[in-house]
Amino acid sequence: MRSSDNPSRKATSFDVARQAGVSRATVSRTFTPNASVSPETREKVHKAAKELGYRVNYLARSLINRRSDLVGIVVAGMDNPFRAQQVHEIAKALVSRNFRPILLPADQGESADHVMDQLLHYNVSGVLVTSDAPPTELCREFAVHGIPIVLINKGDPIPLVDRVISDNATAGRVAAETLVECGAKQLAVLSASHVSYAARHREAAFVARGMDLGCAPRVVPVLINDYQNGLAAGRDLDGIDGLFCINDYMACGVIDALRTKPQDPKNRIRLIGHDDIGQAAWQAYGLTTFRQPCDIQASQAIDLLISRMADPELEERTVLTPVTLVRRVTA
Amino acid sequence: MRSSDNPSRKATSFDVARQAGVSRATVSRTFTPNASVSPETREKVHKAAKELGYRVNYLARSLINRRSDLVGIVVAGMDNPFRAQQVHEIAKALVSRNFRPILLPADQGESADHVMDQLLHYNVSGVLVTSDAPPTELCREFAVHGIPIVLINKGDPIPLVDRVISDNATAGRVAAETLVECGAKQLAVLSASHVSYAARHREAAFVARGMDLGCAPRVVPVLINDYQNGLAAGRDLDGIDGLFCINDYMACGVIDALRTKPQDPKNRIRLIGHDDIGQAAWQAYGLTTFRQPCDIQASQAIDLLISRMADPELEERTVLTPVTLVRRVTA
DNA sequence: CGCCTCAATGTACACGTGTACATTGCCATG
DNA sequence: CATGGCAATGTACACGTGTACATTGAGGCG
Repeated sequence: MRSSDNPSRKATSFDVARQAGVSRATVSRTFTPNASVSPETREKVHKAAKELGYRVNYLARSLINRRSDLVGIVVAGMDNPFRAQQVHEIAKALVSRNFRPILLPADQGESADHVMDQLLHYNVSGVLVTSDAPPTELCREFAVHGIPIVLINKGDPIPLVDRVISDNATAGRVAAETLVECGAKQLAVLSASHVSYAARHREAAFVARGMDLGCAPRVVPVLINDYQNGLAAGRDLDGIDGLFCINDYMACGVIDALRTKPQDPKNRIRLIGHDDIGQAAWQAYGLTTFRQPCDIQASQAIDLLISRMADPELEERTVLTPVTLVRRVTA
Repeated sequence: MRSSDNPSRKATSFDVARQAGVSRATVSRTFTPNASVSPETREKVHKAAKELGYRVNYLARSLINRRSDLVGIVVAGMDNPFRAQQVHEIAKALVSRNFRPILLPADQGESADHVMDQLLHYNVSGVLVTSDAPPTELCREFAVHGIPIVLINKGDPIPLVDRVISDNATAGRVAAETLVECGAKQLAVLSASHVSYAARHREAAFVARGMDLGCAPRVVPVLINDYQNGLAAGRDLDGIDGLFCINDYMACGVIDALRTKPQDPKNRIRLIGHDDIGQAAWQAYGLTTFRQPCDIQASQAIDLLISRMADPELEERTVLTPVTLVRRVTA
């Protein structure tokens, strides 16, 4: 009389076994792929399970399986529409592969340590990080426990930590080339490179290629890569006719600033962003930008997770995802 | 020799007990509030735990505690910036109260049943729903298991299901009044009322108040409340000088459509949106709109969850959260 | 000193599940 | 018919934890 017939308690495999007239092990086997159960008993068990509203308790299962199929998503800066889309795609991809995403917002700037620590209590099967990269120390602790971490477009190499990174070098290079093709001569790049790995690399590639082409770009630093900083920077911009914004979120601010500024029509500023957020395609912006394939990145990240779950000792890997230039009206 | 000294396995309370020279029960008590442990043993246990990198396994604990502190978030339409913000606020609020949000994207239109079914396997402590309301059938199944569901701004009353809803009636009423105050005479409301509970109620209140004021509003139906539909509808708009958009996401589309349209300057369209998404404050839009306090809604929703966890038999409740009109340039 | 109280700790069971091992019975093959 | 193989099922243990109950010992009080 372990599980009583108290209807408010969830039915257990014990209850189903009794109802179906089989042993508990057989019930368990019925819900385990590739287990040996005769068709008619399987039928009986399914019927009993349905009647009792039984569901396998994955948390109990995780104890013996040693895998919870929970995967942490650590994210900061969800006000950036690109981040929101990224989270959405990652969550969808995880669910479609039978993982459950457990969402951990890390306030921007603030360290994600405390939040990631919680994940260790939940026996997560892995962690996807799109906020700032966690400190090496913490990463090693995860590695010791055999919990894979994948960084998405963040951070320099860390031992045993895989990364999916966008092709920032190509983006920076093509941005410079495209702006020059459009006739720009005075290049600049807008980026908060100290807070973002991606920004650093896009900026560097842009500057390098710009110099190759004979137009040494000016680097305009900002505090954060957001709309407000784009707006403010856009107002101060001067003597520039080709601008690369490290992301679209900021580029929208720049466009809004330029809109209210007296423009020299024969010398308007060409503008290129990055991410292809929804707003870039809005009629008010028509922003030329680089599309990052969020869905593919998510999918790749999960592939990395899975393969490292199988073999935690793997050398760390880096997957490069391509960017494609989407030309609209700003360049 | 249950837990061997295999370093790749996580340390268990057993290991900590051995290291600290106490029983396993004492270790458990050390990590349980209000349990009786002498200060010096507590110290010993903490030391041993730190050395071994021990963390309580919440999943194992949930078996005996009957509460996992996992809370499901079911959400659809994350492309709408308001939804993204909502998810962010909910996740933050949950984490700050020591719950873990498990994010379940429900593809818009598609039923969330399958996705919510998964939650039953994870013994969630509750579910927050911001997508379409789940069918009564499914809700009752959750109720039977004592799992609280809270709907946020969605759905008509369901037995035993609490709701947090925005003051849609006031929004609709004040929208009509404000537009008329601004001098509008030909009112209209843009809304996909068949897919959204909130839209239905805002629309109804707007129409009712408009008629009171002697300007019977025209109802312009759309398929979905998104940017694209706003854009398309905005192009066809005619003979209108005061428009209430059921949400900002759509209103941005309308503004973009109007921007490229030949405007009659002495009779421009006054426009009011709803949600106060980030873009509403962008310079390109300056949208007058109603602010929904996401953070308060999230907090209230969790309060409802907690109180119903304590007493699942409670009569269903509805919490109304206020809206405040934010006046910018469109009205 | 004898007795009672109470804080501190250990023992043992429960939570719901997967699976190694043993057992059963059927069927084919010699 | 005897035997071996194999599918199907049951038994028993393990996963990591919380806690009721029993036990111990120290201290207060008559």
